[in-house]
This record gives sequence, structure tokens and C-alpha cells, in this order.
Amino acid sequence: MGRRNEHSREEQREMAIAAAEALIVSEGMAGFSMRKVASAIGYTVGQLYLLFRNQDDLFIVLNERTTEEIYLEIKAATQALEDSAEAIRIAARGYIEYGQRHPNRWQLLFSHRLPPGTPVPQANWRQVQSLFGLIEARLQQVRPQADPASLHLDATALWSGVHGVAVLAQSNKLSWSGLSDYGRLTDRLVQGFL
Amino acid sequence: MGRRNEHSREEQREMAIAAAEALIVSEGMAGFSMRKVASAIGYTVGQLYLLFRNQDDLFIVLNERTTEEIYLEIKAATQALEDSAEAIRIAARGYIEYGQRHPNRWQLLFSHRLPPGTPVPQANWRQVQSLFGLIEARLQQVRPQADPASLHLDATALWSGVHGVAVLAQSNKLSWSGLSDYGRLTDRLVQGFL
DNA sequence: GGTTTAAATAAACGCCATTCATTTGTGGAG
DNA sequence: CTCCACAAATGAATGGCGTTTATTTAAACC
Repeated sequence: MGRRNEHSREEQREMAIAAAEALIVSEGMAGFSMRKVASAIGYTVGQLYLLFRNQDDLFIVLNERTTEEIYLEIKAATQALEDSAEAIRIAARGYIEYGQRHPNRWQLLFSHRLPPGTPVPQANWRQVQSLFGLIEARLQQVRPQADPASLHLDATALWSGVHGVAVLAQSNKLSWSGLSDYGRLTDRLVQGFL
Repeated sequence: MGRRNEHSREEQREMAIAAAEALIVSEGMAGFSMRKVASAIGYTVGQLYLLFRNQDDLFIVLNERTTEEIYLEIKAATQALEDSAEAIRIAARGYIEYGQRHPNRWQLLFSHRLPPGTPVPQANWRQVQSLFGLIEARLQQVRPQADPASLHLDATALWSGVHGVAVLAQSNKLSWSGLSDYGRLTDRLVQGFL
């Protein structure tokens, strides 16, 4: 055809993002392709490349949404809590549970690697920092007298550890250990920091 | 040609594995292809498929070698140590450092996902268990009076945490936190378990 | 020396990301 | 109202990939 003008560029982008998200959720990275996204929104591949520079460009947008979703979920689950130690435990469990609830999104976020030399997308990690800020603030409330530097170190170590459990849980690599109760595992990990 | 009989099947397999390893190390997963491996050993792709069922089959062998290398390195670095707490610290640092020293191998091992439904290869995780056994035994020496169940839980939580640091360090995702001294981070994580 | 048979090849299939010359509809100028 | 310029969209091409298969070729055996 050519020149339909049915949807604005911005609308097309949004349609493509939604279609890509659905495709990732249902088929995972293995079943994903630019062609499928294009045909899902009723356009050709060529047009998709006028909306996104390449596949990674689209992935980055999807990952932004994922990080935002994780952040909002954890914020919602913890903000009303008085007890900061409890908030940290809930946050950690929520993070891990997210990975299990959305394995394909998680995988796109954490196991897809950009080509070497590509800078880590700025926007993509703002929400990670926000989430991290939540944890650090809670940890500060638990240990008010700690100095900021060691608090930062502790918060980083804590969250790295939680991330580790999430990664292993999501990929079933803890099964050999006979431990399927990730909640207890997480609590034990968190405990060392409280 | 057809029927050269220059190398036995086993020799060809070994050549292919070595070539694949070199290719992964130098170009990473992105630059890897069965065709490149085949041409590196002077055979055609077709022949490669008589040696390995498919690409994943080859990857599994590579990952076995990686896990063995990690296990042997950490064993060598810790077995002479008297102090078990120190051994755990060294092991954790060694694990993380391995990921940084061999980013592409690490990536193949931990961020390549088999198609869903494929069982986690048995042989692949035997060495992971061996490594894990090392840690658990050391932890037991640190806390002789602990009951086995909670010891197992602790060892799993500890090593999951260490794995988390390794994953984030390897993919540069700790840079935003301003922490580049993974050693201190690791020590802090380990500290909660000692 | 001829025949069987295993080893290896070459070509094919269907997919992929990405690019680009070409077509087609639309909005504006006369 | 018509023509035209230009933006939107297409479709085909390029070069790569994993994997399969019919076919060829050389060695082994009788």
C-alpha cells in the first residue's frame, strides 16, 4: 500500500510495544521475532524499523516497562509497612516471586546481553536505582546509627544476594539443593543484614 | 570429498569442542555459529551434526568444562587453608573473579537458556554440587553445633548470594551503585553467615 | 578388482535481522 | 479541481543462521 495514516507514529510504537510484550510473555525470547511483532500489528517489518532502530532498541523499551512494574509492585507491597525489617523481607520475597511469575520478562531483562560496547541504557536502570533506594532507606531505619558508606555497602550486598536467589530460583538451579521454599531461603539471606 | 578417515569420531569431537571453546572465548555467544566451528576444524557443518545432536548439545559440553574449571580453581585455592571462614571468603571471591576473568564462558553457562521442557543436564550440575559441597563442609566447620538442615539452608542462601554478586559484577550492573570493589562487597555478604 | 559401506560433502529448507529501492496514498499549491 | 511533492508503507533483497538430506567418495572387505 503505502501511506495509510491510520495510526500516528506514536500509536504504532505503542502497538508494537504491546504486541512485543505479549509475544515475549507467551513465547519467550526463543519464539520472539521482529517479523512476528510486525505482523501482529498489521504492518510489515520495514515499517517496524522506522519505529525502532533495531531489535535491541525494542527490547530496551520492554525492559524499562519490566523494571517499572517490579518497582511499582514492591513499592505498593511495602510502603504501608511500619516495620522496616519486615519491609525488607517482603521486598526481597516480592522480587524473587516476580521472577517466577514472569519468567520470560525476567529473562529478557537479565539474561539478554547487548552487543559489547553498547552502554547500559540509562533509563533502564533508573528504576533499578529507585528500587534500590527503597531498600537502602529501609535499612537505614533498621540501623539508624550506621554510617552512610557502610550502609550503602550493606544495601548493595544485600540486594545482590537477593538477586542471586531470584536468578537461581527462576532458572530452577536450586532444585538440586532440595530447597524449593525460596521464602525461607530469602529470609535467611536477609537475616544476616538485620 | 567423503571418507577421509583422518581423525576418529572422538578426535573430531575433541577438535570441535576446542574450536568452540576458543570461539566462545574470543567472540562470545553473539559471534558463535556452528558453521564457524565446522570451518575451524576443517569440516563441513553436516559433519558437525554427526558429532553433536545440535548446538545445545555442544553448549552443554562446553558448560561442563566451565563448571569443572571453576570447581578445580576454587578447590585449589582453598584446600590448603586451615581457617574455614577464610576459605569461604576466598571461595566466594574466586567465584566472582572467575566470572570477570571469563565473561563469555560465564555467560554461556548462566545466561544461555535451554528450550523449555529440556531437563537441566545432569552431568552439568554435578560439579556445581561438588563446589557446593565444599562450601557446606567449610560452613559446618565454622559452626560445628548447627543442625544439618539449617546448615544446608544457610549454605544455599550464602552461595545464592555470592552468585548474585557474581552475576551483577559480571554484567556491570553494580556500577550504578558506585561500588567497584567486589571483594569488599563479597566479604560483607559472607560475613552475615559466619 | 569389484562391491559394500561408512565418512563427508554440498545443497537445500525455512527461518532470522536488517536495509532500501519502489510504490502509493494524502495534503497542499495553483 | 488538478497536479505535485512528499511522507508512509511496502516488498523484495542481502547475507546469515540451525538443521536435514540426498549424494558422492574413499576405504575396507571379499
